[in-house]
Amino acid sequence: MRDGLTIGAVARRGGVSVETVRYYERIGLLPPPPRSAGGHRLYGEEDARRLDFVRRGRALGFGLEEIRRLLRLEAGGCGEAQLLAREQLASLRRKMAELRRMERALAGAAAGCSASRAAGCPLLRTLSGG
Amino acid sequence: MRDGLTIGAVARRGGVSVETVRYYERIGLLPPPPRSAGGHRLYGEEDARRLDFVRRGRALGFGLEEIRRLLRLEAGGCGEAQLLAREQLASLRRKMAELRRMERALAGAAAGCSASRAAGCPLLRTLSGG
DNA sequence: CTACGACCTGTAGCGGCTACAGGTGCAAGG
DNA sequence: CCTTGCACCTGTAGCCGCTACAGGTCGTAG
Repeated sequence: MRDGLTIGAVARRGGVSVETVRYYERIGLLPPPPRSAGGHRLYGEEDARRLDFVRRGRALGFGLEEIRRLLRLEAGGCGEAQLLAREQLASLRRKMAELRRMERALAGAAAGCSASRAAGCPLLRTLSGG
Repeated sequence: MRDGLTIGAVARRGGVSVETVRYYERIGLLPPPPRSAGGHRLYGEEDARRLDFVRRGRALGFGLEEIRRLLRLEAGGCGEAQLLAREQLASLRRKMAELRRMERALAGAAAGCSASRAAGCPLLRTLSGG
């Protein structure tokens, strides 16, 4: 392509799939790029940066709506960004606590399970409310 | 109702919503119960126990397909149950590690954020690849 | 000029529910 | 007996963040 990145190139650079890039465009997270004569999308450096921003936000566990808000704050707006970050930290910690609870409960329930045991499986007994 | 629990009663006892009970029936996780003359579902004790089994499995983080397998193993089958438990423990730990990674990264990125700061927000800088 | 891959649009599916809309059953109070 | 009002019924669509097609078109290297 004369100038601009194809969707494949920008997706590879952003570490996401081509379908994901199109999806982000569909939901308005990435702006619709100009097209080649034949209708292929042509991205610029700014788009690649924006996609990177999204990917980084995802890696921090932000939802796409929150990333949309963060993108709007990109110039200044640290106060609101900080608020979003605090909420996101709290959400991550809630999820972690829930997983830890599950892990402890499951480890406890499965303790004493063995392949040779035919009946009275501790895990199945727990699930049955025993 | 003469004999049997209404869907509302069985849902309350199982700690899930009425819609969830109907959903479980639709996907074949709960058997279709007999109906009253007017078409209302009438559940027995066995159904309530089965619903409890499912809820307990969900509380341990199992997916509905895995719970379906566990239900089939209910009489004996400790060996396979143990295998499922081990896989589920590993899955919980993977998710926890991912959340921990996000938490550390986010806490680092948001450190130094403050409401008064107008530009150069550490979090936004991180997201922009700074 | 042909072959082949990368691209295009549109739609449906995943898991595990949740939320309607628009209708019917049931039980209790008057 | 009749009304009220809640609980129930079916069916469908939506949530999130993709992913996976089908069936076609474009771009480029040989």
